[in-house]
Amino acid sequence: MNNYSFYDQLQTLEPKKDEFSKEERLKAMEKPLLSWYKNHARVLPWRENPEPYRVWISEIMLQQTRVEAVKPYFERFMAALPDTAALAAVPEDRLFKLWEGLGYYNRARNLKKAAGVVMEQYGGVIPASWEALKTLPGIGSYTAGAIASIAYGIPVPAVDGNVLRVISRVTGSREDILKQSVKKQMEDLLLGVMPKEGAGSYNQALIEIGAIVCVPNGEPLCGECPMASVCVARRDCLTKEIPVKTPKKSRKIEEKTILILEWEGRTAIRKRDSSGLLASLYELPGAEGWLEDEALAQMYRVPLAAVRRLPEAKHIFSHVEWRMRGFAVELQEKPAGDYLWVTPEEIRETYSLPSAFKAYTMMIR
DNA sequence: TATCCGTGGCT
DNA sequence: TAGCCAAGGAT
Repeated sequence: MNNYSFYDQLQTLEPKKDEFSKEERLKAMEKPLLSWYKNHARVLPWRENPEPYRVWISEIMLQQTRVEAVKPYFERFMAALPDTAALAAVPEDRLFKLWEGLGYYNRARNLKKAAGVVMEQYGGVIPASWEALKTLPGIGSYTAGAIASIAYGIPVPAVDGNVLRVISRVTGSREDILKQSVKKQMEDLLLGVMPKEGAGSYNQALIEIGAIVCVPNGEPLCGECPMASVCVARRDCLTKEIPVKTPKKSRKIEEKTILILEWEGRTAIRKRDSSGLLASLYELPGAEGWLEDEALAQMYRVPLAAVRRLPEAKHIFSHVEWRMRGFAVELQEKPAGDYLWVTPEEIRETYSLPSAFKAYTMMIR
């Protein structure tokens, strides 16, 4: 006769309770991780010579942006503005031109602000402390940790999306990694276990393995992972479930009319508002909603034949989607309004028009 | 805590 | 195609 109840048997079928603490798992994977990084680290422009200014610029550019996209911008930026003094002194429009197409333009604005603070309050030397870095505009917890550890060897964590994913999987954490509280816990955890020497390599190794092996989209390459033997997600087949992320809010759709106003061989652009979406960048004039050619002809006092319909275009931001209809208008008189009348060459070389308008800016002649 | 802030590549 | 996502920070 069987002395075990059904529930006792069920107990034995449940996954074995984790016998290691998170700290123990992280300590166990440290050496294999560092060894892997030594052999697999990508050669990247900002790694060749990790001086503070270069690390700072690269880390800001890399925020929410792919390595391949950053590379050409980084080289051009360093050539144009080789040090903090040059950055602090650059005119805003020139700075935006260097940043054009990278997105999140507040990063560029904050970069210049922070450079001013470094010049005035730190004698031009980027501070070698996590706390001081964290106070600079555009530098948050992650970036302060990255600069402090990579440029100065200070043993502080640099927890980004990669690290959140990697550590969640290794430790089997089902916490929502989009919550700030979870990120803070992760930082505390890593601060306690990370090595005091070689903090820069340790942080970059975690990031690198997240980018190359423990990838977010599709199956992670566990067969190539030096941490596979200690990874809970790997052991329990949870790589699809971990990391947990709350679903994002759906995008708002906005209808817009975009205009190419032509007058005496030039085209009108104007500066956008200094706050909100694409703040302080230049744009083609236009209007909310979809206008008709008759309305435009009337508005600009031209015959209907002077209004040409352009193809429709769509641009998707993270939280808004523009559905655009475009018209070219051959003007007969100069309209009132705060316009700059420019040539294609000037747009190319001087004024920063974000990618959202690309479908129409490329039609300017 | 939730929302805003770009862009382009991948699936 | 449409959705997902990236070396986040500010408010």
